[in-house]
Amino acid sequence: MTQAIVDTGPLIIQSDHTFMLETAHPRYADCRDFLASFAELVKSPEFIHTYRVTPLSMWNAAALEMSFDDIGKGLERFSRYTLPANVITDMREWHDLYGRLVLEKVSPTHLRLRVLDEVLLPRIGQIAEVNRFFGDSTADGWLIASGQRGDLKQALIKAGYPIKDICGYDAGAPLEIDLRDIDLDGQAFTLRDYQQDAVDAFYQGGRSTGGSGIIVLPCGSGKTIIGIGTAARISGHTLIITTNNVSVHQWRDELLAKTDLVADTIGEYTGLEKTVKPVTITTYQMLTHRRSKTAPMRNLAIFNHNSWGLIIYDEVHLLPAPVFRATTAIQAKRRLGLTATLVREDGKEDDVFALIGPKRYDVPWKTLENRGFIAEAVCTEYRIPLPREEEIRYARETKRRRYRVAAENPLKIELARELIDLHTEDHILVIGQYISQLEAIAEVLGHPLITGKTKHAEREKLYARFKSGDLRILIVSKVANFAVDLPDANVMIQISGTYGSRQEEAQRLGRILRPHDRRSCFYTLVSKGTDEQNFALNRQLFLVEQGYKYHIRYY
DNA sequence: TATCAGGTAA
DNA sequence: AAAAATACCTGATA
Repeated sequence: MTQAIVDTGPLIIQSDHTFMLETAHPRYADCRDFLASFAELVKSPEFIHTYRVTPLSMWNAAALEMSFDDIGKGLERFSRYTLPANVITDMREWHDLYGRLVLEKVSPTHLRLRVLDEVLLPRIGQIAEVNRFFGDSTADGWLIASGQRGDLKQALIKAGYPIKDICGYDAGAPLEIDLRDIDLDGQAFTLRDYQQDAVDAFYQGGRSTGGSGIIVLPCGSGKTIIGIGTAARISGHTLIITTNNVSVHQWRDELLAKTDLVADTIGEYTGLEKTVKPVTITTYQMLTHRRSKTAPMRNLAIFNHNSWGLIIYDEVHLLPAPVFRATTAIQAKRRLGLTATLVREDGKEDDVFALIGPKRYDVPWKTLENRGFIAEAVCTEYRIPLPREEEIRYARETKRRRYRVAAENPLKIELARELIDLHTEDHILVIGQYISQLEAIAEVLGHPLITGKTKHAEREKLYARFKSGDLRILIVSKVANFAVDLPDANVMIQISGTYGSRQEEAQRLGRILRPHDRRSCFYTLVSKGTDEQNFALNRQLFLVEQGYKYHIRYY
């Protein structure tokens, strides 16, 4: 089939639902921002970026009330050729599917699944994994026992059908929470406009479906504040689940600083202290902990311990499987997921969609950068040749072990030294994946190293010196991925990372994005022509999607 | 009572 | 597919 050239737009739409975007095109940036709202970047070599639309990406767009007309018009505007009819048809079908299946409440014990499409109705009725939840038939659907709300949604999404859930939520036990105008440090405090918008978008949602879903915002843009704002808006008992104990304390401190809650209403439920209060903060590990492989996870009972009006899932992309399972049973509670990147390398995005909810709000990183809320950053990928000896080892190793050989390229130490010398005034973090490699770097370059083994007292000492400027260079292991108390830096040198993790790359860049007067620099060091280079490409996808450009240099 | 090492889990 | 980090619990030490 030949296609007529319509104009010289930057986008080529292919019939397999992938899009190719020409990066040198003058309208590249506009088109990239347009695609970000409903497509996923899958490849980003220098000149042509490849995107993919999936049912899930279209449902998230539909849940954000993005109309298909706008998407279709945008595609026409950017497309080089006439649009392939099958792609547009599929996209429209996926988009329109969201909202065709509606779950509503009919009584305290029963819900009704309505299928607003005569063709779809019998098809849904025939899916065995789904129809086992069906009770009596109604004119356009079935009755469902209230307790099956989560299981049904999860089963349907696995079968390829998203439900729009308008059953509403338990109010939960009330608790007056008011935001302070002046925080505990005496600083004026109000929500920034986008934070307020996020709270509103979550609370109201699209018409009647609000009250559960995900808010996607970069690190450092105030996700905790949005959580607190939401808790204040709902003013009910609140359970907050986060990743580690330091983060538990940070949530508590922020709640005390920014709301009128007193210490006595806030409880921590961790290994150190187990109190359940109207506002309770706990960790994923606490919830999933068990004494032995076969013992039950007793702490999951906390979901029903209080009459929660809101449950906040911090860093929702890390939510473990058992917490998903527990979440199916509490679909009547308001649920807020917070994350910087919706992507999970384990592919459980559909469970997040079904059980926590669709995306309710996001802001592109570059928008926040332009408005000065996060720092400007220049990203550079250095490609370094493998020395002869390592080259041979690399060639000999099995596929799975050669990554490490490439990652531990000894020349990286030399380049790191040169980069450090380049930044005489900056606060620099050198981050890597392998302890032995980091120990070698610390030894050769003579800077302190923090790993998981470093005692907390020692860490805090080093953090304090780094913060005061007494110490300018710190070498860190994966501890820095989630160390909430790590002070701000403006230069990061990434020696190695966890394979292709987009999440990790975003998290690490986020480390140097606190606003400051000088520009931030992010360097990522990879061995040229190895698997590491391919993994690096995958790591960068999310940030490229967000408008970051990686400059390539050769060493 | 507090702290630390060692084992286990995911 | 493998390495590292974390947090839980228990029991010993001071």
